Amino acid sequence: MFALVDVTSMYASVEKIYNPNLRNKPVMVLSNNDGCVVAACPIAKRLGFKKFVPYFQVKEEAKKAGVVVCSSNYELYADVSSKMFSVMSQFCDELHEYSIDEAFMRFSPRLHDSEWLALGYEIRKTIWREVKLPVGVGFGPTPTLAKAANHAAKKLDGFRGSAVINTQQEKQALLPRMAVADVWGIGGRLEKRLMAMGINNAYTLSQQSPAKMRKYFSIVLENTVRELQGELRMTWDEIRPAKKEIYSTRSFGKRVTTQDELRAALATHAEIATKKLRAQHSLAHSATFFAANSPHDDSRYVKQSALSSFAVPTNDTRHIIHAASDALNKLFIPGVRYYKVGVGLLDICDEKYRQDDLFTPSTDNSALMAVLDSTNARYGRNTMHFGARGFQQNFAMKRDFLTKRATTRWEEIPRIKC
DNA sequence: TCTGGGGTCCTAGGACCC
DNA sequence: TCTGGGGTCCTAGGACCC
Repeated sequence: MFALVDVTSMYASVEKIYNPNLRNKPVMVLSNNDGCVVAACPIAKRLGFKKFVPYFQVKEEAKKAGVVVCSSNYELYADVSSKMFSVMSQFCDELHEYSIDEAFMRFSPRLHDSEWLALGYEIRKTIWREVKLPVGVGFGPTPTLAKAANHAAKKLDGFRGSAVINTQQEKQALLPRMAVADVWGIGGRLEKRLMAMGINNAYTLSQQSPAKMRKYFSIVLENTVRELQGELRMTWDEIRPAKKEIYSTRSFGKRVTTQDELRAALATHAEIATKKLRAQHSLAHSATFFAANSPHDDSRYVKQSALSSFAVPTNDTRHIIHAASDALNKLFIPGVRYYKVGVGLLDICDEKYRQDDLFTPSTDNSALMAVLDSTNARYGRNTMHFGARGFQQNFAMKRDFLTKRATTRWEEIPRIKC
């Protein structure tokens, strides 16, 4: 049996943990640079505020409605998230963290559906007691059904946070009440095409012939249909396979116009992406670097990119930073007001295929990179970093409504007056 | 003052090669 | 009258997720 646990409006809920004054107020959290709304608590949602809308478009409305607006406080969310995952792992055989606010659990015992349901309430209660986060729990014999049950647990009347979709009766009772776009893997475009074929809820989708879905759409949709029918298509390892591409990109807090700033930003992204690459024990054969101005600015949209290939695949940050430096000449155009840059590591393979170049001295720097990673893990992110990144970052993201980093900064730990 | 997220996978089609 | 293929690499952009 699988379960999917996720947090109700995670970012907004975390803000309410450390600022009790917010608990009965509508709260919204913004993305990087205070660009878009990325979380709205249930109270804000009821007032009509939605996710992924540019903030400046709803700014006035939010002010009028008394919505409290916060910038993203990632340090805090990541810390609370890891606490929650450690609580969750006590309940299951295996846990796969799927994103900052949700995880799949795998169970080997065979229980009755009523017992699963009760376990769901137990998990909810425990997470509330230990971390003060509201979660929904959904159980199913496949990850796609667990995800659907989670949707039912949170959205359908009468469930209050826990649901099971296992038997035929449960499928018949719950799937017809779920829109086809709410199925995991069905986005806006597929929804349109499916609706045109008369497939307008999760149950009708589950009744389709897998072969037909493969013929008209793709193997991805075929697997979704089979999983809705209860056939396991995604092995446990496939829920989170090694990534084939790793990107680090960010928009600047303000426009950037100098080559030095661009270089420093690229080096920063090279560090972040390469660290992720090492964390999944992989090497990259090539890397892409890009820089662009804003498509929303008046000037012509400019996006430059440069690809570097490595004779020997690497996860050495220095190799990526060197390549970034070479790419800079192609990326930088004087006069362009850069809005966004990024680094992508491509053509990724497992590090067990590491092979030295026959004609140059050993390129295995894994010991050096291990020291870098373990130092930063022990003494904090960025304790040790590359000079190419510069020592003064003028392009830090805009976070005008940042709350206190209550669990990760000594000077911002909450004080209780007696 | 000015404002529009970040990440991954997949594929069509252009450019280039012989 | 009818006539030029097949392969690889790269990029841009679509689609999906949170």
